[in-house]
Amino acid sequence: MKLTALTQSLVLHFGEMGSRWGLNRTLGQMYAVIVLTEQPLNADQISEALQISRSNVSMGLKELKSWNLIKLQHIPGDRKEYFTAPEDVWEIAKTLLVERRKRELDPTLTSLRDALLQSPANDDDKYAQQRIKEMHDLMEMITVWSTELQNMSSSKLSTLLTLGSGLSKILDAKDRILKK
Amino acid sequence: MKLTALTQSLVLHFGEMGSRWGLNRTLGQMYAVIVLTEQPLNADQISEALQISRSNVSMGLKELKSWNLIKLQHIPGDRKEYFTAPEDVWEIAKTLLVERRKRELDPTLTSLRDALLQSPANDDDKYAQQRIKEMHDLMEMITVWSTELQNMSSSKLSTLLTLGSGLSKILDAKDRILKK
DNA sequence: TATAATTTTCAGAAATTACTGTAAATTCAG
DNA sequence: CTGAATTTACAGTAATTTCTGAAAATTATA
Repeated sequence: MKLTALTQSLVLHFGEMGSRWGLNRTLGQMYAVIVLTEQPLNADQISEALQISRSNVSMGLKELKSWNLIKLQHIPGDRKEYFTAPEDVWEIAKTLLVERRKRELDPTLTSLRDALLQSPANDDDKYAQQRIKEMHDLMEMITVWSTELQNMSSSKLSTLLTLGSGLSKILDAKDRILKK
Repeated sequence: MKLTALTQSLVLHFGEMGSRWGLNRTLGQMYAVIVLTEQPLNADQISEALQISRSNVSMGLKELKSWNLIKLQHIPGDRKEYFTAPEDVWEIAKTLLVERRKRELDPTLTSLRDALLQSPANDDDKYAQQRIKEMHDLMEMITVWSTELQNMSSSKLSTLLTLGSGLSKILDAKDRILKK
């Protein structure tokens, strides 16, 4: 499979960004080509399009599956496995949010919780635990919030995001609203 | 400087998480020790506490500065440079949000914008541009939103985050509120 | 301005992470 | 059940990233 210049340039960009996104170069490139191609793709096509080994594609697909970023499809009469990305970009964004929370927040939350259960050995520890408590509470709030977003429909999410500067006003009015 | 068992264990954890957070192990450890220690720390103390070379600390501090995560302090009568983290964890969280946006979103937004300006060579390109447009619009919304958060006080942020399931209700009522 | 203290830079070394080819495992049609 | 097609695992290699020590640059004091 040959990529058009347009796709090619974005594939390269996603590759460069890959590592910043907690993936890696190949994973970024693979996802770009899957997202930007209308047809479902199989491993050989991806391997050819990105000029990487078949086995590398296999590992990458495994990883993308573990992120829930791709969907497996079977094409009648073909034994190969084909993959697509969700059609709705909001779906993709929500998945990324959830998966990153799992990887970036959850383990730390556990670790902070453990630290709070220790009895402080001295004043330094007391100070540390104070800060740990603050971090813990903040992260817990973010976790609850992200679960909330996760369960929100794309249209509602879109409303929320487009609120812009209306947000502050709404917050000021919130008590009044919630009483009803 | 010797770390207590409590601090030590969290330093190790932050080290492990470092790379997931777009930093790296050393940066994570350095930030943990700075955040958890009440007193401002100088490079030698950090170097000793984490058992890493003085030059590595220097590079790490440079990076943390570029992230706006630490504040330089001078102690009267001491020529060394001392560093602390912001006292308010919300401040830290906001900074992380902003800096990650700069690194993870902004470059891609530019790249997507460029891609939209190209004229599509064929139907595949047309499809690709459609998806690119969706990604672009989504990322732009997230950008605006994050700017909004950035300018919000900690207390308002806290209100927003603790809303929990009240969020949906509020969104339903938003039109009514914003009219006033 | 000279010198001592401190920080920064940077080339090479060490450690980590990613990639490939081969071989093993799995799946499926007949 | 057999064997061809396909996917996966994994050891070794390649590439990248991180870390160190030494030297250069900067800063502050006398």
